[in-house]
Amino acid sequence: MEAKIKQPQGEDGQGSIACEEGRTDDNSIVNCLQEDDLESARAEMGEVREENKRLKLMLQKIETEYRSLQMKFFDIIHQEDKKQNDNDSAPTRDECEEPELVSLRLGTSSPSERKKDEKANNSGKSKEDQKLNEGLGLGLDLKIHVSKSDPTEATSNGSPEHSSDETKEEDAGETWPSSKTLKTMRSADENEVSPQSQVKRARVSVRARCDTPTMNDGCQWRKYGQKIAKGNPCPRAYYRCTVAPSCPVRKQVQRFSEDMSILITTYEGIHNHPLPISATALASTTSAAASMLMSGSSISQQGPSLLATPTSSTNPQGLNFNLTDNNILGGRQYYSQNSPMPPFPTITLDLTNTPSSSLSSTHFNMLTSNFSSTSRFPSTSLSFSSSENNVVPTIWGTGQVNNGAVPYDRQTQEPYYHTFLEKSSQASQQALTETLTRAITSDPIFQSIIAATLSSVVGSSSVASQRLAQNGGENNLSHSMKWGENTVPVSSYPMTLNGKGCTPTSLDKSSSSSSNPQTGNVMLLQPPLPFSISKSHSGSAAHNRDPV
DNA sequence: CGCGTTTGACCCGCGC
DNA sequence: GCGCGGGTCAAACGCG
Repeated sequence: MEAKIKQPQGEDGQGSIACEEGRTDDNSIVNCLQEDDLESARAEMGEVREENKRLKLMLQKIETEYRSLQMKFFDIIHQEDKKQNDNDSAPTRDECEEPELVSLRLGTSSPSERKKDEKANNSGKSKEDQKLNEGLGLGLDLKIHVSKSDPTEATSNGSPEHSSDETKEEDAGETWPSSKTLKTMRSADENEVSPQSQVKRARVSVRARCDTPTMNDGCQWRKYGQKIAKGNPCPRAYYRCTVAPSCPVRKQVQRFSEDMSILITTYEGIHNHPLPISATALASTTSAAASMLMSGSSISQQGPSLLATPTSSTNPQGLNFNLTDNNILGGRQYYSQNSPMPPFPTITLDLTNTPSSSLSSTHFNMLTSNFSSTSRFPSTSLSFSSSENNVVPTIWGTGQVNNGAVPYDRQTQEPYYHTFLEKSSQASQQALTETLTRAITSDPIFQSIIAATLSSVVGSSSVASQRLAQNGGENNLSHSMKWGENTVPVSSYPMTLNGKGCTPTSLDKSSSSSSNPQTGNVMLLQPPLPFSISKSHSGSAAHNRDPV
């Protein structure tokens, strides 16, 4: 029994310990201390409840706003659709609303759940809780919806004003599928993955300090190749997801040639199987990033077309802001030194605390790439940087050994994971929540990016950007929520940057691939909670980013 | 013996 | 058409 009482001491260790000692010495002290404890616990619970309420309210607001935006968006789509398919037998609106595109969802994975959500959109309030639960507990599911209609319609709808050249390029590599790629996507669904798959070709590159051969992202990978890439002495390793035999997801792992402690992991494809909890964080993040990229790239290259925005409109829980590729900061992609530009649309999540990014300390640093004119594809870079190691935002990694070399055992991993979560996520989540909220609220650039994106998505730029402009620079979290209120649910962004990342320890392992199982410096801390917009930490969130 | 890694060969796309 | 480079395959190998 005592042991059980002792257990929570990780959280409020002092009280528990005190009671522990008191129990053996003096009963009155025990009572006193226990009452103290009880009271503080109650107070804490009260706080948590209040915060819960607030969050629910926020979520509610966000959703209503989202729905209205969605309606707007559909209207726009409908209008465009009418114009474009005036003479042809136009696809029905349903077909437009459920395009064969990428659906980014938080929490739900089964179609039935999806339907539930759709129903919930129209009705009730109970969904709030449902979504809360789902959103908090699960990862994001990236699904491809292939409409029954002729896929070529969607394609032709999407880029009506394009020259043939551009269209070719878009079809070949851009986000939205051509008829050809759709076919392959279909077959990929049924059998194997086609390399032509658009979704597969969208890539999410993650850059983080890590001294292990690969980042521990919770998935099970099997190495299938290694190559020396030009311009980088470090070999690039190719991994395939082996959680499911037919899973199309692959990743490339390579060390950054300029800083060997930085590991660059590029994910490609979408898991076609339920993910281990420990993998959902990264999966959802990369999916979200890919989705962002897709939406953004479509916007940038095609203009706000039909194809540009399904991701941001059809999924109530998805990641709902897109990035335009127009450079705001002109960040330079790390890989550009090795190859002119990535041949695929790539989004980069920079989780390193590189000197350049340390300029902004715990600043949610958003970079976009320099692709514009030279690349067929946009590459977007998100940089989550911090100069404080303990705040290095990380989305992956369980502490346990679990790379491709180690068989994954879900049943044994999850308890470990949860235990680990309990212990570490709360503290780190707080810090990172602060970091992110601070970053968002204090970074006008980021806000302007979102504003620009929103405006391109919704088409009513003025409102969104104005609102953002109004809120820009304010550190009040409730203000930051207004973005979502007015435009998109930022809170649904699944990037959880909680916890410790790869410790930037010295790189004592060879950069070449090693058969050693990784020791797991990257810690996966929790499933992809949506952007935590916790108000209770607003005090520290008031810190502006440190200039150093 | 099974599973995962290694590594040279091969394929394919792209640029010249 | 040719060469280059990225990506993948698959036999060989190593490890538990």
